[in-house]
Amino acid sequence: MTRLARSSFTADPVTLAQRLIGMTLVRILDDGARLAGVIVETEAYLGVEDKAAHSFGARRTPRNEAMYARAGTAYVYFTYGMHHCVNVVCGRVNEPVAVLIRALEPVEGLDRMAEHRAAGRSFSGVIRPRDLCSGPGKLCQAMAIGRGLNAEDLTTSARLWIERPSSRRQIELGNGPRIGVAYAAEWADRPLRWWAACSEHVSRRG
DNA sequence: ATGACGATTTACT
DNA sequence: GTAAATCGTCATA
Repeated sequence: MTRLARSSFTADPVTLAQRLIGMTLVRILDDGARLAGVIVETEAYLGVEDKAAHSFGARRTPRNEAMYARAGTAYVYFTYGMHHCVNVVCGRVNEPVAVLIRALEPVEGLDRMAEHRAAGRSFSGVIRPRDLCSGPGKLCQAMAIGRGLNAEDLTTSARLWIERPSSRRQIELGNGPRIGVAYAAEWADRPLRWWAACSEHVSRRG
C-alpha cells in the first residue's frame, strides 16, 4: 500500500471520483489506532457551474475555503446540525472542485468504528459492518473525521490519507445521479455519482 | 439580529 | 414510505 501523491489528485473531479473507488482511506486516531476502509462510493462536484456544489457561482466563504486549496486537500464540512462529510479537493488551485466520499467498506479498526457510531444514539446493540460506513455522515462518525481535519493535506498528514492497494482488480462501477441535491435544478439529475457495483457497503444502489 | 436551509441519518407509521 | 432531529452558516436587513 502506498500513499497517493499530489499528482494523483490534480485530475478533474469526474476522473478522480472514479479513480478513488477501490482506494483505501486511512485515519490514525490520537492514540495511534489505525482505521481504514476501501472507498466504494463517491460523487463529483464540478465547481462554479455546478448548482449542487458549495462553490457554485464562485461562492467563497470561511466554510468552503478549503475547496480553493491545492488538490489533495481535505474539505470537511458540518451539515444538518449533526453530521460531517469529507471531500477530496482536486483540479487546480483556485478551481473549487472536489469529490465527496460517500461510503467505505470498513477493513481495519471495526471495533473502534462501532464505538464511534454507537455514541449518541438511543439504540444500543451490535452494529453490523454494513451500517458502519455506508453513508457520508456515517463514515465520518465511524472514522472520527470532524472539523479538526478540515483543510488537512492528505499528501503529508499523519492523521488522514488515501492509499493505493498493491494489487487492485478491475472494479465494475455503477453510475447515477447524486444523492440529496434535488434543489440543484438541472444539475440534480446529472450522473455524477459512482459506486462499486459488487459492494454491499454503498449507501444506495441505482 | 434574524431566518431559512441543508452534499444526512434515524426512528417510526 | 414519511418525518423529526438539530445547529452552523450565510444572505438579508
